Amino acid sequence: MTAGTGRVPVGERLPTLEDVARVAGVSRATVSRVINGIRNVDPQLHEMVWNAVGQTGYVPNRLARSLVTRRTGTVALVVSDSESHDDDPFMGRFFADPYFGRVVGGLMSVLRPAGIQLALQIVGTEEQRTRLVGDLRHGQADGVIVLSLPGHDPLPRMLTDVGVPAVMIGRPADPVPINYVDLANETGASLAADHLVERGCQLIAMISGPADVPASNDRIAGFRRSMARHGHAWVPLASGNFTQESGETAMRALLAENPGIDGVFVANDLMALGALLALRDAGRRVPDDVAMVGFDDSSAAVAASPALTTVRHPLEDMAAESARLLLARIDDPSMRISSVIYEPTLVLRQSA
Amino acid sequence: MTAGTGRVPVGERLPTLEDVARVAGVSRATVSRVINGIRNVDPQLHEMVWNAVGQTGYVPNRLARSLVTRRTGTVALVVSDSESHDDDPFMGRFFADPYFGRVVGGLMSVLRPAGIQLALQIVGTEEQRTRLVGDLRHGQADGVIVLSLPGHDPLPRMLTDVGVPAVMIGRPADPVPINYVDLANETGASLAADHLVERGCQLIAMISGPADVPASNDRIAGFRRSMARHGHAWVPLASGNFTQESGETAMRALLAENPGIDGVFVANDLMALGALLALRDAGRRVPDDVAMVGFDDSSAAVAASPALTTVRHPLEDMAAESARLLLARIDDPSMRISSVIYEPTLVLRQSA
DNA sequence: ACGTACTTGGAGAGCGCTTTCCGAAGTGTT
DNA sequence: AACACTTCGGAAAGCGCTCTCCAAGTACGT
Repeated sequence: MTAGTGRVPVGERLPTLEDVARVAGVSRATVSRVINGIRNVDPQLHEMVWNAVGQTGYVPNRLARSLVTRRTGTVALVVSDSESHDDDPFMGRFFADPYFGRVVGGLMSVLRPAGIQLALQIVGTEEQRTRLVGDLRHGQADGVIVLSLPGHDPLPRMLTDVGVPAVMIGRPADPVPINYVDLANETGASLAADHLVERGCQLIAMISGPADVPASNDRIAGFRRSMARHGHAWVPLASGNFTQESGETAMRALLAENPGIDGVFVANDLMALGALLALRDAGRRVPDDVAMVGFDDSSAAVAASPALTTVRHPLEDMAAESARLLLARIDDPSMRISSVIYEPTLVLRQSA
Repeated sequence: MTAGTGRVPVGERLPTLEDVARVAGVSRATVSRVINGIRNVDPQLHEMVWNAVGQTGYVPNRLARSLVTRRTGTVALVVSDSESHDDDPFMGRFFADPYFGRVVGGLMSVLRPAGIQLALQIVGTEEQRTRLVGDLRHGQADGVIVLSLPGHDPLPRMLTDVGVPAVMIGRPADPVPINYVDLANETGASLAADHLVERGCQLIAMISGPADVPASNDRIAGFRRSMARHGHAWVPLASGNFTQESGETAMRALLAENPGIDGVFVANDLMALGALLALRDAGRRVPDDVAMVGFDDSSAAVAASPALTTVRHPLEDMAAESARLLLARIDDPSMRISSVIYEPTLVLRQSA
């Protein structure tokens, strides 16, 4: 007769605390205490309650619990993309890039043992951002990990303004009092510069990422500084957008302007792959004619031929650390804002 | 004075429905109606309510809402890994593989416009599985997308038993009445076989994935069948585990046993990358000496040199479709169980 | 014996929201 | 003008859980 509100066609009403209490012959409160392992419960009752739980097949309702405890056991991973919109193909590219997976893997390595789940959120429009912040204030998630994307994103600021525990992976483009984990990008670029110079390269160019990404700028700055220190006052530069194609294009442009190039630092491995293609097309052998150093030490670096000498970016470790930082922050909201900077290392392979 | 229950240090109490009602001078119920766009509300009141919402900065509390509506606006993506355990490095590899990202990207392309968020769950142990199912029955998520991993996973069965809307990506290893989206793996393998034969290859081998993955078995079966049809009764076979290294090893083994190999079908691009390396080491040119066809058309295929001729696996589309299927299922739980099989296509590049 | 201090379990008040149930007002019909 | 019928807004009952009170029970000191 009942029309059936029906999200579960089979499943009758699920047992509640109340049911368990009835079976065990105690009050709801007592069951709650037992379930949550609060002491001050007579061992005998304790056992009766657990028996009743077994009998009824009781599982606590997380939602109801969260409503009152203000804890959800969830952390949000927000990919904030202030520039593009809902159906921008950019997001597709983003997910296909190993970057995303490595971050998730690193986060999960910490979150999973802690029994915390990850909720993925992508925000593009202003409205989505406002809404996300609203939801977070309500404790939809206990905290948030923000993945920075190109552009000057207002989200970090919004988050700190309302006091939501947050940690960024990659420092914010604008100064914001937020926790973050980042890589010493300058150092990484220096490593590449030093190696290329030591190898004896005379005309060394760089293929950089987009100008509005802090990490990208840091790599450019670090590289230039180091090159200058080695007496190379000027470095031919072409920029791409971290995709393979853009790397190929950039390399061609570089080659056209400076045919004598014998060394190149590429700001990420994917672009390096493209650059490799362009070099091959131009008849240059790597590393014999042109030495190349990539950045990230992604799986692409090993896959490339020749295998890429590259700056290792310990992304998984960084993601894991950001998760730890967030968890600590959630436990102690008064914790002072901190940042952790990782030092990159150079991984030597065939390309340089 | 109040000790402060304190997850938000700054944020006072957030405005509730009650507050909005007070400001607007109506009852909670009316505000609720307006917010949820239920008709039968006087346009004038309607406006007053929205004004009050603006004034107070009210944002509905999703948790509280979900508790009563039994709808969360969340879909769980569960990566069920019945074989390995919490700290198994396997998961790290899994996330780093583009497979994961492509799936997420495809899912989000549908989920995001629908305003639904994705919660990532990894379950390994029996206990985690039970708990997940319990949470799902309580409506922690409106439905679940299951990513199948190696092994005979009990999860799909558990899910259908309790009537949770679920869709698998990749068909279940054991027959289970569950919705799924899959690829016609046999057809894909046939495509590869046909191409290699037409190209004039005489001794064609295969590098397969692990034996307990349905997709992997299908590829083997499809390849063998097609080869047999072309008169090749026997196909040298070596198996790997979908990683690049395993592909390299497998190729070496194959070469050692059958030095005359002039064609090889590799069950995924990553292994193909490894196989390429092994071939180069052995002094064989691709495609001149040995033609190679990969599988997936992942970014690795384009990155490889020579670029890989490969069977295109429309994973994003499949993931998107699975999301659509799930959403439909959630809206109409009585929907009959269905599966969607995608046809792969061969993408011609340099390697064959 | 009484008072004090501590332990233990129950009652009940919420958490913030939706939704059914009603009564009051508005509309049209004969 | 009286009736049935529809529209609209409010009161209130929960959703399932936690947790603060409070009362009763137990142990101890004087």
